[in-house]
Amino acid sequence: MSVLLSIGEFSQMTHLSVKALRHYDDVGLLPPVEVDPATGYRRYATDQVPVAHVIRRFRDLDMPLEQIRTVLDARDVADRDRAIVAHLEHMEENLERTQATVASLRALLEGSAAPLPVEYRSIEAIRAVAIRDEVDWDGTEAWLTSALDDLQRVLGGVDVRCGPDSALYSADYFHAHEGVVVAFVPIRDEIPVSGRAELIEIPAADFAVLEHRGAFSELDQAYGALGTFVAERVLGTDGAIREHYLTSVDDPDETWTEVCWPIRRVP
Amino acid sequence: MSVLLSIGEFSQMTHLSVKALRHYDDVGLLPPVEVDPATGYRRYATDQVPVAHVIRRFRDLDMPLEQIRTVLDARDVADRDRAIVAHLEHMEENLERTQATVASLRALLEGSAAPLPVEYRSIEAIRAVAIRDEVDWDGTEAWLTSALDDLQRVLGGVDVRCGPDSALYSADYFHAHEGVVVAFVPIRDEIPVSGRAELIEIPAADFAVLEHRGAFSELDQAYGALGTFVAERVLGTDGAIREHYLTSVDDPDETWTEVCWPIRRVP
DNA sequence: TTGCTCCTCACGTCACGTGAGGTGGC
DNA sequence: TTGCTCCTCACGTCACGTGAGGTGGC
Repeated sequence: MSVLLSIGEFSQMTHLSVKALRHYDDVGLLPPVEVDPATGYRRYATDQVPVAHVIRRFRDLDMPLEQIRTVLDARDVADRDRAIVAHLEHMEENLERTQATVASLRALLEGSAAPLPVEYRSIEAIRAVAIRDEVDWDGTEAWLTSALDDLQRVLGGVDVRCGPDSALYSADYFHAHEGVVVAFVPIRDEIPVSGRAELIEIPAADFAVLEHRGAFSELDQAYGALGTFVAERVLGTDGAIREHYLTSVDDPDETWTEVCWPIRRVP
Repeated sequence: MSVLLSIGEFSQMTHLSVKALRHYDDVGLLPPVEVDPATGYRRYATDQVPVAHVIRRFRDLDMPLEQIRTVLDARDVADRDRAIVAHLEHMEENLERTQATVASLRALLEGSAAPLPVEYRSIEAIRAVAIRDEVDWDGTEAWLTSALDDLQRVLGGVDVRCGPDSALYSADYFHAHEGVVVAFVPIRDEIPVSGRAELIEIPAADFAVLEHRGAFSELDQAYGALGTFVAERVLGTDGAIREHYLTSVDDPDETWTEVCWPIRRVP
């Protein structure tokens, strides 16, 4: 037995504003069980209250309305739960990132940054297995992980690798926060490729190089230092920026990134 | 010695998109040091890179541009640091709230909620010292704390209190997420008042009452249960919702909220 | 010289909030 | 009957993103 409620009563019981409730009706997220055809008055049922509570919590977590609807509409309960758990995990990652950002900001403002040591390097032309894609800024880390996994699978057990996991980033990728990225692994000999993977040749080039330890989101520090270094010495040139992802031999949990900024020529 | 950079170069060094940089120029948050009067080309200086890094981190924390500008413009470094620390503390509170919301959502979805025991209560007319204000939804907890503190100060050492810290919430407060809230403390005898405080008389009324333990943000559970209870029994009537804030005598850290939902008459 | 970078409008997006102006329900 | 609740537009907000259409720099 479910009793009918006016939008005002429903608002009090759910702690959602009347404007929000009308909006959720407009977009079909939480339509009232009944609308008076003459007056347009909305009538909600008491058993819609728990649904509204769930929506409110998802909104507190900034889940987009569209996604909330997908979650609520999932026919299969298992499907629904999977979607929810995925979002919760995503949120928890977000929490960690936020905490890291707070820490990073504190460090930045305390000005405790030591000047970073830039070095020059000439890199020979190399052959590589690669995966090339249009990548969105926020999806980069996930894309890169999956692409490098795929490449590792292509290599299989064959011992042809002759360099670390790497990637090339186009200028557009930085300017528009969406653009071509190429994940690659340098190889000694040609091997058969399949799926997304292809064989490419990367031309020789000179770089200013800086090693970065820490989170991806902190890489702007290295980029700022490198760009400044190169600009001050008028070494700038065109070409994609290259990153090498290195793992310590002693401790495989310790990883770092080498950022390689293309320059005219090593002075 | 600071070198000039094009917007594209600056974008790569700061990891801010070109569109974002133009926007930050438009709103005066991060204007380039130089704009070519003929072409409109923006030129940034290398020493603007660290500022951009700070802006990027604040944006990752969802600080509004206006507030970032205030922080960066603060003449006094102490002023600036105070503003930053305030925001960081705010963020850390947010983190905790988000974690609580995730937990709460999990509980809700697991449907582990036991039905909440509603009771009836007639409350006599009472005299009270009160503070009345238009309160915004998100500022409620802070406002309430400050108002109840003020009221405690008005009471001073005089032993006239005859009930717990309480508040009245208007319908508008729920419907529009902004409206009149009255914080009050019931008293036995009249006392002199000053400042925001006033003496009021609260008429007798009947209520459906439900006790809530836990966070403020979880109160919608109690409201949903009470509203449903009242609607099913057709007991609804007008009048502000009343909350009592109780503290355990044994453990002063343990607090809970009684939500009192006005009804016609105790059956 | 070519194409690449950069420019400025003008409009779109998302989740509501803000009035204006009006009608039904108790 | 009165005022209170509810209704529907239409537009605003915030921080950019999305083209369109065009010009300067190497």
